[in-house]
This record gives sequence, C-alpha cells and structure tokens, in this order.
Amino acid sequence: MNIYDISQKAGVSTATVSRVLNQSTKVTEKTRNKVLAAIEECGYTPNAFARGLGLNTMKTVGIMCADSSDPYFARAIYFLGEALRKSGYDVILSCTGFDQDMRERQMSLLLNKRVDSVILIGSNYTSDTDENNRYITDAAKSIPVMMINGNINASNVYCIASDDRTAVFDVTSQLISSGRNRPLYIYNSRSYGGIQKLRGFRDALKNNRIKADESNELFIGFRRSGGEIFPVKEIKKSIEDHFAKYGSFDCIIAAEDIIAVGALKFASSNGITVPDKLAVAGYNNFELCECCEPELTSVDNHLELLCDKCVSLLMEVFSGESIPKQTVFSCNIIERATTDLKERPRL
Amino acid sequence: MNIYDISQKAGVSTATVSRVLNQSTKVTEKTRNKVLAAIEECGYTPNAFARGLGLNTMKTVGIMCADSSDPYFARAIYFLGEALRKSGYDVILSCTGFDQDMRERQMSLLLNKRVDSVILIGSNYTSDTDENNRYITDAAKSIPVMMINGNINASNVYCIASDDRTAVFDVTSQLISSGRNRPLYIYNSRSYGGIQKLRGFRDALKNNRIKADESNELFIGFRRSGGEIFPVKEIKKSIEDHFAKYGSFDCIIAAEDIIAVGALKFASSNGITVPDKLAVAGYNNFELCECCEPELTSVDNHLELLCDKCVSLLMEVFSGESIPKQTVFSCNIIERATTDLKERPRL
DNA sequence: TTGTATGCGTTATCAT
DNA sequence: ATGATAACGCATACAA
Repeated sequence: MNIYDISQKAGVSTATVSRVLNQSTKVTEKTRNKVLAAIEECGYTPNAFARGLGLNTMKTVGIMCADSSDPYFARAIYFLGEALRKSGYDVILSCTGFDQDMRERQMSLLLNKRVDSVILIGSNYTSDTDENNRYITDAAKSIPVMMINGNINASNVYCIASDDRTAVFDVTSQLISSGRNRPLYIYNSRSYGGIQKLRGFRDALKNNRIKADESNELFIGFRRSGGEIFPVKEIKKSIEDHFAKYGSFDCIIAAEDIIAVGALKFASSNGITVPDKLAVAGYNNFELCECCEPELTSVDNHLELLCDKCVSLLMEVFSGESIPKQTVFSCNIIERATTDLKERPRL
Repeated sequence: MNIYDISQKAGVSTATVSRVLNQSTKVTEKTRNKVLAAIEECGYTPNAFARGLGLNTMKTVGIMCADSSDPYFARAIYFLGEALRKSGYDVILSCTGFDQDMRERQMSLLLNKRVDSVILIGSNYTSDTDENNRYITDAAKSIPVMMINGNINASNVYCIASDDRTAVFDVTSQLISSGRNRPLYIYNSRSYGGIQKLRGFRDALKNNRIKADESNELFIGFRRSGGEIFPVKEIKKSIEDHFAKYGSFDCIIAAEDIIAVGALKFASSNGITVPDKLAVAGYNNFELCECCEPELTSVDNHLELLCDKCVSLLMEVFSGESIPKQTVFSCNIIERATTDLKERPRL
C-alpha cells in the first residue's frame, strides 16, 4: 500500500496525493476529497523512511543522558519529550552512563540515524578537555546541539543552565546568616555543575571569613548508575567517618537531595536534632524532600523551565533564527523543616 | 557524500561498497580494504533513511508509558533501553499520560515511524473493554506488541508481568500471621495491576476469616502525572480522615511505596509507633524505601528481570521463533524496619 | 490546478 | 568476486 495505489484508486497522480498529504493549498476541494476518501478506505499512511529520504528529516531529536532512571534526568526527559512532541518532534533516547567511549559511540549512532538535533542532559557532558568535548563540537557541525546544564563554547552548541554556583552560594550564606558557623559541604560529582556548586560554597565561606579547608568539604564518590539504588547507608557512614576525623559541624549543604537524606539518617541515628543542632539543605527539590523526616529544605532549579526554554530555542534554530549560545536561569530556595533560615545576629 | 562517491573513490561499484558495509563475506580482502580506506578518508556514514527504505526497518522500537518521570516507568525505560541497545535497537520514547486519546494518537505516530515493535509499560494500558484495547490489537497486526505488566489476550501481543496478586496476598498473609488483625489496604489505581493487588488483599483476608468491608480499604485517587511531585501530604490527610471515620488499624499495606511513606507520615505525626502499633508495607522496593524513617518493608517485583526478559523474547519474535504469550514472574518481600514479620501464635 | 518525470541513497537481483 | 540496474515510496521541479 503506497502512494501509487492511492493515486490509482482516487484517479489522480501521485503528485496530487502528495500535495494532499502535505497540506498544499493548490488542490481543489473536490479532488482533495477524492484522495482523502481513498486514503481513508485503505487506511493508508505514508512511509516515513521514503519521506525521510526525500525531506532529509524524520522530525526526531536525540536525547542523551547518563541514566534515564536518575530522577533528575527522568524529569528532564519527560519535560523535553512533552515540549518536543507539541512541536511535532519525536525523541530517540540514549543512555550513555559516565563513560567517554559510550558517549562518543552513542552520539555517532544518533548522527547515523539522522536526528535533527541532539540534546545533552547534565553537566557531566561538559569535560574539561577540548579533546573529550570534540565529539560534541563535531556533531554541532552538522546539527544544532543543545545542552541542559552544560557549558561548552562552540559554534552551533547552545547551553541552557541553572545558576548552581549562586544557588549554593545563597543557601550557604543564608545558613551562615541564620547563625551557623561550622558548615559542611557534601558532594558526589566533580562534573562542571559539581565544580560550580563547590565554588558557590567556597565563595560563601570566604565572603563570611570562615576558614575553608578539608574539614568543610566531604566528597563521596558514589554515582547513580544502571537504575541501581543510591547507597544512603554509605553516605551516612561517610559522614560518620568525617565527623570522627574532623569533629562537628552545625549545618550541611548537600549537592543532591539524596545526600541530604543520608545526612538526616546520620543525624537521627546519632541523636542529633534537626534543625536545632544540625541544619540540612538539599539540592533539586524532588519528591524525596517531602518524604524524609523532617522534610527537607532544598534548592529548586526550575528544571521544567529549562527544558521548555531548551525546546523553544531549538525550534527557533530550526526556523533559521539566531539564538543566544548561553541562557541561564536562577534557582529558588524552598525552605522546609530541616533549616531555620531567618536571619540572626552573628555572635 | 554518498555510496556512489565512495564507489568512485575506491574504483568499485556501489554494490561492492554496500557489501562491505553489510559485512557480506563475498568480497576480497584487497577490495574490502580499498573501500574501507575510502570510507575512512571521507568520514562517510550511510544514510539511515535510504537504508530504512530498502530494508524496511531502522531497527528502532517504540516504548510507551504514561509518564517517564515516574520512578517505576523511569527504571523500566532504562532497563529496556539498555537491553535493546545491546541487541542493536534504538528506542523512540513516547509518554501518553492516562488519556485514551493520547494513547491511540501516540501509537499511530509510532506506527507511522515504522518502528519494529512497541513496548507498553504499565498495567494502565490494559483496559477492561475490547474497544479501548483495539488500538493495541490493531497495532499487533503489523508488528509485535510487548506489554510489561499488561494482560491483553490477542495474537502477536506478548505480556510479561509480575504476579502482583500473589505478592499482596503474601505480604498481607504474613502481616496477619505475625499477629496483626486489623489491616488496611491503601491504593491509588484501579488499573489491571491495581485490581490484581486488591484481589490479593481481599483473598488474604478471606483466607484468614477477617471481615472485609470498606473500613479495610482506602482508595486515594491521586496519580502521578507530568513530572509533578506526588502529594504525600494529601495521602497522610486521607489516612487521617479514614482513621476518624472507621477507627484504628494495626497494619497498612500500600499499593505503592509513596503511599506507604504517607502512612509513615501519618504515624509519626499522630504519635503512633512503627512497627509496634502500626506495621507498614510498601510496593516496588525503590530508593524511597531506604530514605524514609523507619526504613520501609516493600515488595520487589524484579523490574529489571521483566525488562530483560521482554527484550530477549522480542528478539526471538524477530528471528521468527514462537514465544509464550504470557510470562509471569513472582515477587519478593524485602523486609526492613516498618514490619516485624516473624510468625506469632494467633490470639 | 494537475500530471510527468526525476532524484533521494540504499539494498538486492541478476548477470558476468 | 564484482558490476549494472531495478526496486523502495515519496517529494518536487517543471510542464501542461
């Protein structure tokens, strides 16, 4: 069942059928109806491959992320997918993990499939060497590349990001203003975004003349992968070790909500009251925040906004407009029960 | 840059280039090398659309689910994607919400894209009327349809499911055996799987000669959608209302982990000790279970196993083998701190 | 407004 | 083992 069959049945040429299919106005109402009737009768749908071959697009964009089961990425995929669908695009999903080889391989698979664009979710796609970013800038030579929370400066790659540095700076500053003076920052990623957050923390300390050394920072090397459950217990253990080694702290700023949950576990199992003796702030403001006890203060990074903006910018690129290569949104602190952020005179 | 250019550069015919590209053995080592050199030199990659047109496949399968940001679906997408990738297939992702119209529309979009198969994740794709399932059985006329946790009896649709009825039956029975006699079942979905779970609960009560009426069952009509945060507070409120209306219960079986979290919130804010006064069991055994306080007993439904099996069965279908139309796996109860399941003499 | 003819880049069939 | 060429199904430039 192809366009030729339909043209036969309707008694017109294939060109006319094609015109009807493509909403061309240059078709009489009468012939249009004949064609539509034939199409309806046969339940005909045009072959997307042939169509793609002619138009050189199948209206699909590739989405790459490390792990679609990570809540942050999962939500981004959802928001991006919805926005793209509304604009008439389908998404090919590609999970790469954190391995450079896999990233490159998956990117080239997407390019082979002739996607119209690739969207990279997560700052882990921003490497610190040009060499490791090459596969991205190369891809950008043939199609626009969009990065959610990435930061690569190259032609035809566009970055949409939340201002993580400022967010961590603000939450840390507010904790200090509320009377805390022994902060601990806990993080699990040294990706671009991870570095930005860490900078925010350090800047806040410097700004408040609090000494910053290894006692203030705890790196935990865990990373979600393969739909596996995040090791809250291990986080708790790491905090206990840190505590034993460096002594106490009166507030914890976590680079991810799940780390903050580990901190709450640490507190409860060691008889430390939250937020009295220990304030805790998370990052991402997901479902988890309302599930733990007490409920978690967290930073909302407006993921939906980022995703919507990403897609609308992409559509502008498709229609030939030129768009900013970098778009940054600020974050919001959502206060719940693990902090008490009202300002207090510094002792 | 196409296959013709390469054939020119290598001094061979397009047929030979194609043979090299498709690992055909019928080509001399020498000519193969000439061709490979030309390909390498030009950085040539075959056009997937033209390829699809000739082979009538682009090696892609469509995945449909209600909401890719739901942790259960997100994990399924991850596992399916990985397994498919290993088998050389890409995935087109399609979120449909819970709306029949959208389901049908998305399915037809996938069929238009000529995917090789469609995988439906979630029992919500199993409607109770044939009419509403029509779009699935119709699709199955052209491609194999796989259902994760679905149950539709039709030619060319294959269901892979966990035995939810038995799982809820078992967890309820064990709670009763451990000395509880006023159980409450809380659920939020009347999909096929939702009904199965409810049946398991009712069967367990009947089996233990415990009266079953509306005081034992609480339906909360919330459903995750659009990446929105699940309303734990509302769940807690609903339980309080139910409590006020029907009096107390000594164990709660929840159809989803997040509901169980709501139950824990209810307990803690009403001074009810868990598991002493109230035992709580969740369902899905996700990350959440280790984040709440106390840690949640839950049912593990082996999602990864289901997904792997789904893909391996699909590959068998592709290679012409005939496979069972229904494959069922049993679940496991993972006991944590919200229950005390050791058997006790019934008073 | 409609039809004719050709190109799109492969793969596959049939010769050689 | 290799080459010539016909599909594959659609879009479109050009002709009418």
